[in-house]
Amino acid sequence: MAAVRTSKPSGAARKARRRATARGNYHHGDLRAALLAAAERELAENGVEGFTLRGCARRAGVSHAAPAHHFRDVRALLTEMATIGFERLSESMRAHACADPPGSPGHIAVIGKGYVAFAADNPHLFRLIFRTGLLDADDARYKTAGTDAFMFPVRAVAAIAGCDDPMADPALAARVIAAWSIVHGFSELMLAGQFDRAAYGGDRNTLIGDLLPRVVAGSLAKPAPLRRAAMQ
Amino acid sequence: MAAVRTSKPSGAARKARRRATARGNYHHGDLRAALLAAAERELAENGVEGFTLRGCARRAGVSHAAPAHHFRDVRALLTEMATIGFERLSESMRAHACADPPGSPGHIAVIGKGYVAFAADNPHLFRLIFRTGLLDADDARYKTAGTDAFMFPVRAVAAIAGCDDPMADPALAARVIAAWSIVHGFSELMLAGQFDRAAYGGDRNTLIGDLLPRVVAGSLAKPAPLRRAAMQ
DNA sequence: TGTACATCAGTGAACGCGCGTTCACTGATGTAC
DNA sequence: TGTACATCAGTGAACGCGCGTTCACTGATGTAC
Repeated sequence: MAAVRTSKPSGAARKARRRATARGNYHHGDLRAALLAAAERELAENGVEGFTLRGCARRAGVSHAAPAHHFRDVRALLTEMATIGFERLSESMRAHACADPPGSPGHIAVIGKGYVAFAADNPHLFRLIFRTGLLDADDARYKTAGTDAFMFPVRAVAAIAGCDDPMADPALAARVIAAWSIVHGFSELMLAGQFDRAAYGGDRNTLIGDLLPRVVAGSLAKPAPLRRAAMQ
Repeated sequence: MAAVRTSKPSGAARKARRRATARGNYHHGDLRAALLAAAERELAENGVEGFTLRGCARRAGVSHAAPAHHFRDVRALLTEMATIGFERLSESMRAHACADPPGSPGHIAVIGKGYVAFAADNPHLFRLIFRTGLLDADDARYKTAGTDAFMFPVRAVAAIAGCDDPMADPALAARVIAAWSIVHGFSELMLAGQFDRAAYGGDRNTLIGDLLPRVVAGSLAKPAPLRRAAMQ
């Protein structure tokens, strides 16, 4: 898991940190970034249930009153974490997208793999993103990060369908929503341990890679009844 | 929203309640059922974040120590609620399933509609079901209720494919998982308010009804590139 | 280069809160005789 | 039918906990002159 990036890892802050370390550390130097990194560990280890501001401060090695200088309240810190989560989700999709060029049927599948991979690697962060009840859902940066992530399936469908704005076309919009739904649902059910019960031993990449292109670009012909023999 | 059913709404309990009401109410008469009903209101109004045992006791009109006689701890109460949630999810799928006979391609779609309808009508209860971190995930009744719900898509695919155990066939199992994923993901994203951002104005029944049969029973031919003109 | 001073970013004590759980208790109920 | 008694299902006080937040403070930093 990569370290949390600060929004502005300024050179000045790094310089201050070096000074602080050299001279003793009454002033931390870059506590904001340290708190975000601590919050990520807190989230990964305790889940969102056990997430506390005091715990983050402890992990960062400062008094529990210190975070108030950097985050208005615990909600603001969680919203920042969720924003970072959305950004990382986008990064994961972008990184996987290279495997298959836009416009090819496989493109949507590799984006989906990037989505599921992020969820698998960052379970608590992934779930936090969608816990809007705990966040400042109207925060501008959070909203932007969410929309940026949503644009991945939108652009993929646009490239396949050869149009600019798939969301303007009800049938194409349904494909976008369906693609998002299937990877999201798969991720959530996986994290909730539901596939243990389901005794589903299949490889997630096979499922996403095989079925997702069909959901997005599959034939519009009326589906024929499916017989077992036809599957093999 | 239907009232929470007790596991054993015995006649004796109802009789005791009547007596208690008539004579004063030191003894409640059927506090277990009343606590479950209170827990449902607590959940619906406060969400799982704001759910407390004391709050349930207040809603039921008893002291906060009273629930201990009926539920070992708050986890046990939540697990009971989640079990009831799974049972209601099954009921919703069963109720919708009548609209289209098993084996027909539309059968899986109406089951999916039942799934999404339950989530839309019971948002907090729906989300609780999958918050395994808050529950006794090994509780026998909880596990049974979950497996019962899972059997709905399994049976639907079995009927369409004409085999007994689709989960034994990797390709069919993938269809089951995909069907579950798409309705689950759609439900979660809907409840998280993500479709506001997506500006998706489409009707959920259209999406599920049109695409879900395709996911489950759609052609296995290599999907052709999708052009906008082809969609209309 | 030194110095005075404003500002910044920490500290630690304290506040009030509501929680889950425990405990001794007591009133109500049910039953054996 | 009456009575003694065990059991059940409540009460209310109390405990300890950790939380978020506030506050006056202070040490460190940066800058104007």
